[in-house]
Amino acid sequence: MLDVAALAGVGLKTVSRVVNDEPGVSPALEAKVRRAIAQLNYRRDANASMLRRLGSKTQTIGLVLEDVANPFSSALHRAIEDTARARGVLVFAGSCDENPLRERELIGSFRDRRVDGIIVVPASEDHTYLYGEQRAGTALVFVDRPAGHLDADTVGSDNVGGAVVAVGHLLGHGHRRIAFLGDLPTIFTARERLRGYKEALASAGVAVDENLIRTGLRDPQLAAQAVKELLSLPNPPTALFTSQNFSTIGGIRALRSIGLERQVALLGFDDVVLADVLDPAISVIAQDPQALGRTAAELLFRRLDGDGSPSVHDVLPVTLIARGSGEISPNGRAP
Amino acid sequence: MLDVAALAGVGLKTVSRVVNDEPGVSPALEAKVRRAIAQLNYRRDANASMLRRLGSKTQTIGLVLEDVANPFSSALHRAIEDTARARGVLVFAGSCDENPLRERELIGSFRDRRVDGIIVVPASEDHTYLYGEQRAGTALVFVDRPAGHLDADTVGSDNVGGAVVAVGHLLGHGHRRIAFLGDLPTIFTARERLRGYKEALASAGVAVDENLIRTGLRDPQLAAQAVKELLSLPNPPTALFTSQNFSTIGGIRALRSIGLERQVALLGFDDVVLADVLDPAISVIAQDPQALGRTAAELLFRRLDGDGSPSVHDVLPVTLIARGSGEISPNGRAP
DNA sequence: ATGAAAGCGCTAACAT
DNA sequence: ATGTTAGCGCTTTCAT
Repeated sequence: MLDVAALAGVGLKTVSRVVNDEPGVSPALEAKVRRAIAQLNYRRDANASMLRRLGSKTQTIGLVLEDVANPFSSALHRAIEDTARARGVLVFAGSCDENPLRERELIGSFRDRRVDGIIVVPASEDHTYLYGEQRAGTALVFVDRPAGHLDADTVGSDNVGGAVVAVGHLLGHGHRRIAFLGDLPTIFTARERLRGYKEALASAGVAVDENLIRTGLRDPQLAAQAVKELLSLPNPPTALFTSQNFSTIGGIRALRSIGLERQVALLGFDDVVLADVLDPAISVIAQDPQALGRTAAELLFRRLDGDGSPSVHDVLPVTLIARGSGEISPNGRAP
Repeated sequence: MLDVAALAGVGLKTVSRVVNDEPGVSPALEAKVRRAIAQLNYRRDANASMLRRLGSKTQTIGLVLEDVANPFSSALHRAIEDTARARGVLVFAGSCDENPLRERELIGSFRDRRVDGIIVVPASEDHTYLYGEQRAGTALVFVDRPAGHLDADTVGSDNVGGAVVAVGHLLGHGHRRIAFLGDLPTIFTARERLRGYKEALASAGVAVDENLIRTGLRDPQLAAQAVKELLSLPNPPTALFTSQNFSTIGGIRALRSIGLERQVALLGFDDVVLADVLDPAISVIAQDPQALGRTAAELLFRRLDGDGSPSVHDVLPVTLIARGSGEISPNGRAP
């Protein structure tokens, strides 16, 4: 900036005024300064700028995802990016792979860079370590799962409701032996969906058979294996509620490999690419990751704009998409 | 940091030394300082730190993708994140949706934040605007597509080779009327794959029929429509080479909706989730986005470590995965 | 081994 | 309308 001032033959502050679109610069000088800026290919150092401009923002936010490469996370990421971009805010993103330690490390790095706010899909259960951060003015929004022991804004899907609808749908098609396939019980959404599953069975007067509940299925291979085991039980399930993406994919693979995809009903939580072209096409409870991300980002920015109202806990609805696989009846026939 | 010094009853520089693990601090003082740091929950401001430490790095890199939410981009992103994380480097990511203007804006924002390096999946054709940046010491790596009019490191897949293999495979199964479905011709990879398609036909002595070439298929709907049109030609193709993800998905949908998925061969460029469970399963030329990302990031960091050797242009191999759809013969029978 | 003073690139506050 | 000075949080340089 000093170079620009020298080349333009003006004072440092004049350059600063031009760069920041502050009033009080004559057109003549402004033109000179702009010419010098162009000639030197100058760009103001955002970090230095924000240093003196205390109490001001770095115009960056941090985003902690399970994995930037998984479709749910990346859809969330994109929606957040778009909302942030509209405000000239850049996004740091990181994956923590359900590792609480990594969550803390990431948030620590974000803090070192003085991000204005942080959006987290949390891996840990206890967020008291963020209390100071929050008090210091960093906006904090939790997505997909709630904060642990911390009063903070949260946006999530209606996991229990979605599971109730899913299982209710299968019950409505006559199923009584419905298996639950799910992720690690340490994950909030996995627990909630299991809760919905049990609630739906209970309200239909169907006893829960623990043999039909399989959790901890972190990848499609494990899920496929679990499905195969379930189907070789003496009294196998007639329907599968695959409560997460990997379970759904594993379930599909397993059913096809045994050739039972038309005999056993399958209903998944979360939509999957190409689910519509499979035969039978896959019925799902669809979340809306775009809406989750947008809502979370809007909430974050509202806080950054000074909204100090009590914390919000948004629950976004999910939708049942019936495509065929969830409408197979217990005798193995499509409706 | 001043607060920490005050609380610990030491000089500012002593705190700085402790924070930076510099030698020359007595264990007694160091303990005091560490206690004060813990008590105040202090974290050094990385931006301020890098300000004085001139010529030093911000430990951040920028990443310009087509869309953080598309599977190819996000796989790339993850591989880059992992490589960066191992070095304590944080990643800014942004989507430019094939918009050259947005590419420039993003890179401009990165520059404002003084990122150490930038990895780009370029949307524009002319990167001379980055010349100054590059000379100023910002490492620059292009992925998936080359730089335009700029001497810079590049990592990409073997697009021509992959297309030659794909079309050769279809020719080998007896096809002579092979359609090409592709993305916008403004996109480098789309052009390269078309070039491979034509080369393969030429070397087999098959004349190119321009009626069988459809480009500009930005989404599955457009691709599906194109396939339907192709199949209602008086002399329709017996095989489809869908040279990009969206084209493949659209092609699959179109074939199923007409009920021709067992009569018309389909071979896609880029793998798709669930391609293996479809019936017939989808044959593809698979790229390795993880390897692309890792290679690009390693190249970037090698440059940041001072490697000044001539620019590198890596071409990574692709693999044909035969699953069924690409092995249907012209008379519409599986082999 | 420790710290005071200067300065990184910039903006706030205060001149002129 | 323009420039000067101080200072943001930190590291460097140079004393002690």
